[in-house]
Amino acid sequence: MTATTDTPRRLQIEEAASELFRERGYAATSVRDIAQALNLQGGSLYAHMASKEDVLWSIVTRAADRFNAEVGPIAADATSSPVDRLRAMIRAHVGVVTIIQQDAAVFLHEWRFLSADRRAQMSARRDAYEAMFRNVISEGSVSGDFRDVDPRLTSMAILSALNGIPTWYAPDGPLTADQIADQHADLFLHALETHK
Amino acid sequence: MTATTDTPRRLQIEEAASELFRERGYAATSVRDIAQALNLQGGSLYAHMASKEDVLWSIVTRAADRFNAEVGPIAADATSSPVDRLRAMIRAHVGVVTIIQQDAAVFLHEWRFLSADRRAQMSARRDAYEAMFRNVISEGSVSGDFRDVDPRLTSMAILSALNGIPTWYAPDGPLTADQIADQHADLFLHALETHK
DNA sequence: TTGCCAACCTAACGAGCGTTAGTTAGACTC
DNA sequence: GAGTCTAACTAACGCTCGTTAGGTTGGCAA
Repeated sequence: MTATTDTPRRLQIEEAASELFRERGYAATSVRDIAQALNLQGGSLYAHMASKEDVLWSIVTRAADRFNAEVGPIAADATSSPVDRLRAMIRAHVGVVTIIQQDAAVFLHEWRFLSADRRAQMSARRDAYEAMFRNVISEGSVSGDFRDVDPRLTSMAILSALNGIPTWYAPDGPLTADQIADQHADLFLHALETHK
Repeated sequence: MTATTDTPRRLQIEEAASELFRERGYAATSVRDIAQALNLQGGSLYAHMASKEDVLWSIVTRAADRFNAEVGPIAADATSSPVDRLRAMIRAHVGVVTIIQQDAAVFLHEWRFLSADRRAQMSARRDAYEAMFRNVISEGSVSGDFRDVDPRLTSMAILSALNGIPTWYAPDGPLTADQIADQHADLFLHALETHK
């Protein structure tokens, strides 16, 4: 009942849970389902976790950390233009949703099953993350690098499009992750291009 | 136990269920929760419905019907250009997600809790719906009205962006539904514009 | 060889689940 | 006023849920 994190067994549990949460949803996945995926009994999991929600929290924070680690530094780079920065941010975000597709899907869809305070923490992190996109668009609009658009609506449109990728992307599909990243970047940079 | 549909009480149940399914998710909403919202006992609902899943099915099919009714005729209008058609399709789709925001959100997020055969029916309908967007983009790419883009990726990007709207749209927010519709149409038509 | 400890097991807890059966109260019909 | 219909009720069904307690095992350290 020590609920240690970071042991190999704990990581196995998180991976199995992530897969099940993804395909059935958190609420519809039982602790016994997760255990069965590892050839264990339900109660045995509690040697490695404090609660079912704890496992969700691990998956969700790990995914959130990854997004911040990959996209954050790009957004903070004041030396590059809004165009270059947004392009790199989109590519990095697509990189994350394709590389950790499963965890990303859980992060995006199951975070609302966290307890109230953890949910609030995640909301705050999401807001801050979305603000990075909003700000680069805002900056580009002001500087004339982009068309004059509503930064909030536009950032939500971009992020919604990118966050939809895990639902249809297949690693063995016709498009590589890089192609998907590039085409999304192209699509939205064209959308924001000043013209004539 | 007749499970009649279309009575006023049944519609009340569906509306209460839609609200709860939206905010808690289908699996995390109990029949007793729905009943409580109507000041009834759990078992009483079974005079008006055959099962909990039945109510979800009603909500989901009604929403799907609405999307088809609004967007289908536009997509089928061969007399208008791909540009005009896609613009009208985007506007109509946004119209639906804002007008029946709650049902649309349930439709988009909870359809996977349907039974296997109903889920398959819905998958087929979704595929057909997405094909309408794919086809107009494909047609515009071939005719030269649009840039040369991947129709599948682009249609998924557009629909993901539009389907994200119910998660952030507030009827009393700074943007009206029409403004949101117009700006999304502008955004994606710029994205597809042939240039220079 | 002994003792320990992590990892697992079995068994059960109280609670809640979707659903059903039987009943009751009140309003219409003849 | 008797009979019927409707919409609700109460109570329970079998089952699953997350979680806990206590017991068993096997390998490592002393």
